[in-house]
Amino acid sequence: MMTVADIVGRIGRVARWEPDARGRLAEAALELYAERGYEQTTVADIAGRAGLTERTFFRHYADKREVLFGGPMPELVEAALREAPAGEGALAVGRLAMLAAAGALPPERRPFARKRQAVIDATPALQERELLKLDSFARLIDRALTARGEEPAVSRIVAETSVALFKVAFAAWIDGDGGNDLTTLTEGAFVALGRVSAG
Amino acid sequence: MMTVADIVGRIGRVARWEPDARGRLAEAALELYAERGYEQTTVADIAGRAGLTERTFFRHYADKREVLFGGPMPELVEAALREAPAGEGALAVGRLAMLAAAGALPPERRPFARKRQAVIDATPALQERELLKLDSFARLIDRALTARGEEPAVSRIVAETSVALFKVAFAAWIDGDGGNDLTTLTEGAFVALGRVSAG
DNA sequence: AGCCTTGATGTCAGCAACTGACATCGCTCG
DNA sequence: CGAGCGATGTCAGTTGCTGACATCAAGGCT
Repeated sequence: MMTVADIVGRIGRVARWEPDARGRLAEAALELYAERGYEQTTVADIAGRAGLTERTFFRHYADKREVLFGGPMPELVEAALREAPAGEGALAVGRLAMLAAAGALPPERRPFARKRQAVIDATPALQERELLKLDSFARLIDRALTARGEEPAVSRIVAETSVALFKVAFAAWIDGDGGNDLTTLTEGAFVALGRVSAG
Repeated sequence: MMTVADIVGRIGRVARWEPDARGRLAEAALELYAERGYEQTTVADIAGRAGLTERTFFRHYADKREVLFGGPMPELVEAALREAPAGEGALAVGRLAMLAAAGALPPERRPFARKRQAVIDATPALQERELLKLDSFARLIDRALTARGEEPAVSRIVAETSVALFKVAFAAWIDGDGGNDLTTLTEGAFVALGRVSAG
């Protein structure tokens, strides 16, 4: 195969490999998972469509699930927690963290997110991974709040609750008509918590 | 091998197989996971310690993780949701469901639960499965609340929040000194939510 | 210019999780 | 007493995933 040279050749600068192997793998994986289902897709299939080998897939992603979870959300959450103003209360900090997460998914990413979510919703193995990622946000929030001097009990409740609300907002964003962006829905979930826990 | 006949022989009634293969597998698995770690344990190891073969393991449990999650909690949650009094508010129903879950773990099971949790906490693959099980509770609550006529938005928030609070209570039960039972801690988490979301 | 290190990739062998197909054989029921 | 059932065993095969080693263009060093 000389596809690399073929394609890049006419541009002038010859790169040794086609660029963005990671991205190509992620794209190929989502397509294949959507076309034939996660279990009916083999890692070799994905690598093949991306013009790579199975071994290379595992150099970029730890396993067959991880390829759908490569986004920048964790970094955004960490940054928000790092930069949260000192005066804020615990729940407000959790809210800021989740709003930062929501920032990773602007309206234009909704088509992609919906396709991806359809695959995840059809695949328990992928749901597990998604839940673990979300849970890791709770751990980040918990750690940050404890570091801020919050009581451990408050820390944990706020951390878990914040993520729970983000999950609700995200589901509403995916299921809705696109009229509200994820940030707005996330704020709404935090507001609604007050009503629910009061009523 | 004639161990079955050997052991059971002296009792009189000869059963064809040693009883409770499922339970033996679960026990063997927890022991081995605790001794050498989840990844260092092979399914053949587990089956061997239980006096069975690998193939039989997979007839009792769908995969290597599931063997730690065979408890009756889902049934208890379903029953609680089925029998929740008609007058109760949404959050109260979620609370009842989680209290039912707590009922599966009386104080005398705490040593077992702690050992099991230590294994889970050391193993991301098992954390994923645990989170999926908990998430399934949220889905049960959501469905029950919607069937009761709650608004979908309220339903989802209450479902996710209830499970979030149970997670907090469970962690406190495992980490604490055993002075409070899980039911009490679960009630406490629901009470604390009011304080946190107000303050 | 010529060499050398580097880094992304390829190749290959191997283990372990899981599955389908078929065999075994006490027990139970008619 | 024979037939069928059901839990288990045996075996072969696919696939996820890993370690060890090879390749080879790019970029820096002399």
